Amino acid sequence: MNHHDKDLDQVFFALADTTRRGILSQLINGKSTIGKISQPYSMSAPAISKHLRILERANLIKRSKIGRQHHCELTTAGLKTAEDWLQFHREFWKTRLDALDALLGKSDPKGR
Amino acid sequence: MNHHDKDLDQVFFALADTTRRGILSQLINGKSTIGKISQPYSMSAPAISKHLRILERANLIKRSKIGRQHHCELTTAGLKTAEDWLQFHREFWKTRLDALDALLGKSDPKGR
DNA sequence: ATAAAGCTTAACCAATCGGTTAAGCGTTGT
DNA sequence: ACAACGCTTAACCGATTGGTTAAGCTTTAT
Repeated sequence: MNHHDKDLDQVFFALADTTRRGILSQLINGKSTIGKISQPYSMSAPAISKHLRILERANLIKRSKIGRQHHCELTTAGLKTAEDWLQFHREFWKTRLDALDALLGKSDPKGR
Repeated sequence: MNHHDKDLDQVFFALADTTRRGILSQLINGKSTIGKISQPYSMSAPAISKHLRILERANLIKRSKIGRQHHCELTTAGLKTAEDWLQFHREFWKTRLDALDALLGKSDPKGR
């Protein structure tokens, strides 16, 4: 398993949880404190803290401290890793499906 | 947690494993028997069978039987689910980052 | 100086994961 | 008829997950 595989494992793993995806959705609106982030969830602070660590490990967010408040904001690296894998695969995949359609004589292979 | 969340959980979970991603990569070359699929892996047949069930549950592949051979092929639904989520989020995200760049007076907000 | 706020770390728990071996089941070859 | 093939299901195992509570640590407020 090479370096890239581990990155992909961590990113997809991080995204495979509703709470973590919810946190990312929140952060689209900009940097936020951890207190605010946890507000919608009926979950203890340590639980949120763990989710954030997983998102951080996957390079989906980064954290910073101002006074006693900890802040989180989005990072592009993680999402790019995931998107690259998906797009690469879906492109090849689609090509094959188009070829199959052509072979079967379908009328509009592009119009799927 | 709504229906869509469960779908996303299952797709991202399925993709968060090197073996399972490897299987998908193989299947880009077209439909294949399960025997052939397991060949590159030093893993028992039941282990592969489990991975395939997880990929199936996520609508990433579908299985069929011809005689005593079981075949697998790719499906578009699962990958589309994942890509839609990612693209939606990266779009919003990028917009915000561009806005931030503009605010900071960077020269080429599109050229990232 | 002390208390409270805002979070993290540590220790623990049940449930799930990724693998195993053993057994089963339909299909094919002899 | 029966053995081998191709794969799945069942039962089991240690490790990891997602949550908990209790304790700790730094910063702010009184």
